[in-house]
Amino acid sequence: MSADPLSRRERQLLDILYAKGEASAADVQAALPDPPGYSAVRALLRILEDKGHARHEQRGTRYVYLPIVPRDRARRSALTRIVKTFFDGSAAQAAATLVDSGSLSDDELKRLQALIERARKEGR
Amino acid sequence: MSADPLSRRERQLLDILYAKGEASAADVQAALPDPPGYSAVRALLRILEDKGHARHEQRGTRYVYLPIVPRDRARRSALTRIVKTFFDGSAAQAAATLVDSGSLSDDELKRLQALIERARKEGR
DNA sequence: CCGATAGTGCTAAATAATTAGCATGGTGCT
DNA sequence: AGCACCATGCTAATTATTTAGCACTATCGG
Repeated sequence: MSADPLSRRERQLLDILYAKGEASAADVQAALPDPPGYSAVRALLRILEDKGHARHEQRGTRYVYLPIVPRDRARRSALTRIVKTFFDGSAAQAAATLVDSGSLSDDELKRLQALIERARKEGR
Repeated sequence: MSADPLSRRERQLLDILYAKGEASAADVQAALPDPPGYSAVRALLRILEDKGHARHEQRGTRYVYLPIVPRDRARRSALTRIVKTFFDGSAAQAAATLVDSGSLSDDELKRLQALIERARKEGR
């Protein structure tokens, strides 16, 4: 399925949909760095629909757009891509970089430890 | 500096440079999914240079292209982007997803534990 | 030394993306 | 009902990307 290459703007818009979960055309426009006109945004959204990356629901009088590929799956494939291009395919390296980023609270670190513990047990 | 938006192909080429470390025009072409003509590739590479994302070294008779932003930095900003758009800004979540991906060996998990241990100590 | 090969720069054509504008239809308020 | 508002669909123009082609230079082997 969809191995189609998104244009720059399309990617940008889709990312906003993922970041927000769902968004109206106006929301998307507001979230864009130097935002184009309103109808430009709408046109792009329609293209995303055509390509099968988004869909819309009628919410009252307006449309609200949502990604089609579930966030969870999109997450994984985004990570996979990064791991491949920047970490020679080593997920471990990537994880280490995240831990090293210093943005994790002690609590989060603790929970991560527990998770690893579990992974190690299952893994054997 | 460079907050310029790369086009689809440009991103693609730059990613290849990051994945390979360095590459000649021919290498890049070979690594591309449905590769365009050779001179198209060269033109793109020249554009990447203009925009300040790549540079070249003369290696014998041919050019070899390299990314300008060091891989380490590119890594982090790539991760940051993913974390923001797919994980609500939570690096911990992202790390957890990596660990859960099941692609880490026991050895890698062990080392990750040690790293977290250290992070926790420093963090206080 | 000379031809063949493999690289480069540049320019211009073709294709794709991005944008704005206009026409239309529904909703709600007075 | 009639008006103002806000949304949409579509189309066409502008602008950017992507591509191929040609002219030129250096290198290598016979």
